[in-house]
Amino acid sequence: MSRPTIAGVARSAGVSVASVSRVLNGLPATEEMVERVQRAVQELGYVPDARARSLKVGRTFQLTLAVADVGNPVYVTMMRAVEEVVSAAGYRLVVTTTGPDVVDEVALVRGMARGYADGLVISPLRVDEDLIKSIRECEVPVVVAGNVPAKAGVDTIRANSPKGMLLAVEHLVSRGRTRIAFLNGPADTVPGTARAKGFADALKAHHLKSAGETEAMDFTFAAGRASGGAVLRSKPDAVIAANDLLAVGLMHELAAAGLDVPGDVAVVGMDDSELAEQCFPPLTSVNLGSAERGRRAAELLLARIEDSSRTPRRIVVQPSLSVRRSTP
Amino acid sequence: MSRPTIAGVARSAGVSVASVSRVLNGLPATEEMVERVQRAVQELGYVPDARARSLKVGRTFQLTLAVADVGNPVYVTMMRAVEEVVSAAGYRLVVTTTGPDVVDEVALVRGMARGYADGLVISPLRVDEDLIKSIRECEVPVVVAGNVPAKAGVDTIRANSPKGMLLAVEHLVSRGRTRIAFLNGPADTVPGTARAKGFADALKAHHLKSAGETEAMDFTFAAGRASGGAVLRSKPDAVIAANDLLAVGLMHELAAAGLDVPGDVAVVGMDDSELAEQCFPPLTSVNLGSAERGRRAAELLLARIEDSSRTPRRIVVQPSLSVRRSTP
DNA sequence: GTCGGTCCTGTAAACGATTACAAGAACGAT
DNA sequence: ATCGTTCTTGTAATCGTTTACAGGACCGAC
Repeated sequence: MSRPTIAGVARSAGVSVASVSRVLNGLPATEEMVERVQRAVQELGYVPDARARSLKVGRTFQLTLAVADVGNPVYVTMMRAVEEVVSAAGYRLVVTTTGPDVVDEVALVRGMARGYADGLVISPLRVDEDLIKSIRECEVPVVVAGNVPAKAGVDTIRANSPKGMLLAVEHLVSRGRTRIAFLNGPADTVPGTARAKGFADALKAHHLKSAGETEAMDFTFAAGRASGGAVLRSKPDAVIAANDLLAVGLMHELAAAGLDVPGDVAVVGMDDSELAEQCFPPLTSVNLGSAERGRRAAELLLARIEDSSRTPRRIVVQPSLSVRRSTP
Repeated sequence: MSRPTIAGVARSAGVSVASVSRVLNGLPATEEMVERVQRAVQELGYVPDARARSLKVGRTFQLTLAVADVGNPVYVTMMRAVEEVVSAAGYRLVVTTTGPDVVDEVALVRGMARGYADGLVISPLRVDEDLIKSIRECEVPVVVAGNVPAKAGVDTIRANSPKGMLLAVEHLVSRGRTRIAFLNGPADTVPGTARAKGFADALKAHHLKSAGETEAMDFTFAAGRASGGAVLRSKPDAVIAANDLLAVGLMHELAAAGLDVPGDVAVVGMDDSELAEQCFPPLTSVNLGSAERGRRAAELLLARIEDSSRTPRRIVVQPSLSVRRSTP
């Protein structure tokens, strides 16, 4: 006893398949027709087949979210926001991990041509010409959550890390700190380069010299710990980390070295993830709006699916600073 | 200029559509045939349509993972593990949030009949007869990550919380703590009931009396903080929390109350999430194997898709204790 | 030379829905 | 009574694949 099809419903209701389809899709029909079809549907437990429907209407009602690592808290926040918007709009969410390589990202974007989803939100860790080309040529709408050149002509949504850096530096300066160091993740990534530049500019704006810059192997807690020694070498009185995981990793090293946070060294993270609130001492962190970015990326994608001819938008989410006890 | 179809490729290669399909699926064909088809595919940039393929072969090469909240770290760990296994097997992962209500879970399971995915891993927060019935009747294979009765006749994979509780209590007792309190999440959830029972049994096994049990509103950090006062009322010298988020929330309250961890109060969490390592002091936590559960759930599902007649397995993942500095 | 068997390829029928089009019913206006 | 309009319903084509089946080529064996 396999699943009933629309033909079975039609037979059981004594009407045509077209009528069944129409009733199911809310097109005009007589009271009696609706009644008969619904009864047959009930009786047989009919559920329309998504595969057949997709083929015919050319849409799957699925959207893809591609991130480098589903475990990173900042992506988790984004994902949760995207999922919320997307499912409220009646779409399902396909989550894909691209890994850190740009070639995998390109393969993913190209693969969208298979039509298994109606759109893509991608947050690329690394960007090159190939990727931009593949995005521009992609068969389905793409929204980039991250930094790609305007000439790519694609909807983008990104954080304003320079501004965020400025907030962090301003805050530290206002608290009397002047020997500010920077703990970055890999500099060859999109956020890595953006934040390095932002840090340099922010210091310049305050006529300060950098108290040292360290490049961690990765944007992870473990990498943050591993870099602790290098960061401390220059005896900073404050450290800004490129994300919360690095900041927390560093704080563990500071504690191990017998240094007080914020007494001896103030620490500022970025992303304002839940970890910032949960760690100890709670971490002052630059909120780069990851939830908002996720939400708006999803909205942008839905809007473009509705109207593919609208001119590409480039949205920048403004940062704010969540001050907690890791700074004086 | 819309996407080329298999018919276009066939025309361009001067062969039949069947031959193109065969070459693409690696069925036997002459050298020359393969050559011609591949050239045409290259030339036109042909990519097969997943929707049409799904309809014909009756499989989508997608699997669904349903959890209550994609933001909860324990689900994130599971999801990452599931994603890894699933994508290695050539499947895509659809992630769905069910919310805390069992009716939504039932609706989800029923909805699988639409055939948009070939299988489902569900981790239900609450279980009732309806849910079990819907799972048993589901059109596609289902693996439950959680606790459902054996009579449901479905593949399950679950943690052994009683054993985990025993590990936690043993550890605390061996460190000389005897006034052990328990901070639970909502008791009407699957993990909530399991852990409450586990705690009671573990104490009994050590001939101890409970130093108080508190039920937090939710399995969250905020709920853990909010319950801090209630937990302390009975002056315990150790607290076991039903998950890491609750434990960390509690630790913040302890710090605010001027109590030292582990000096005054030892704290043990459950799940051994990354947060346990990252918080301060690092949290002793019962590893309930969420990554392994995710991995094995995915493997179980893939195996059942291969062979739908195999007898249902019920796998229990054994816990271990990660001792860190929140206990003496 | 004929017959079988083995390969390879092509034709056409699915898969299960949606939808353009046509046909029929009902109705009011003339 | 006839015609035209509107509204509802049914027939059949279609989406882009896969695959059962049949036809033809080729080969070796008798």
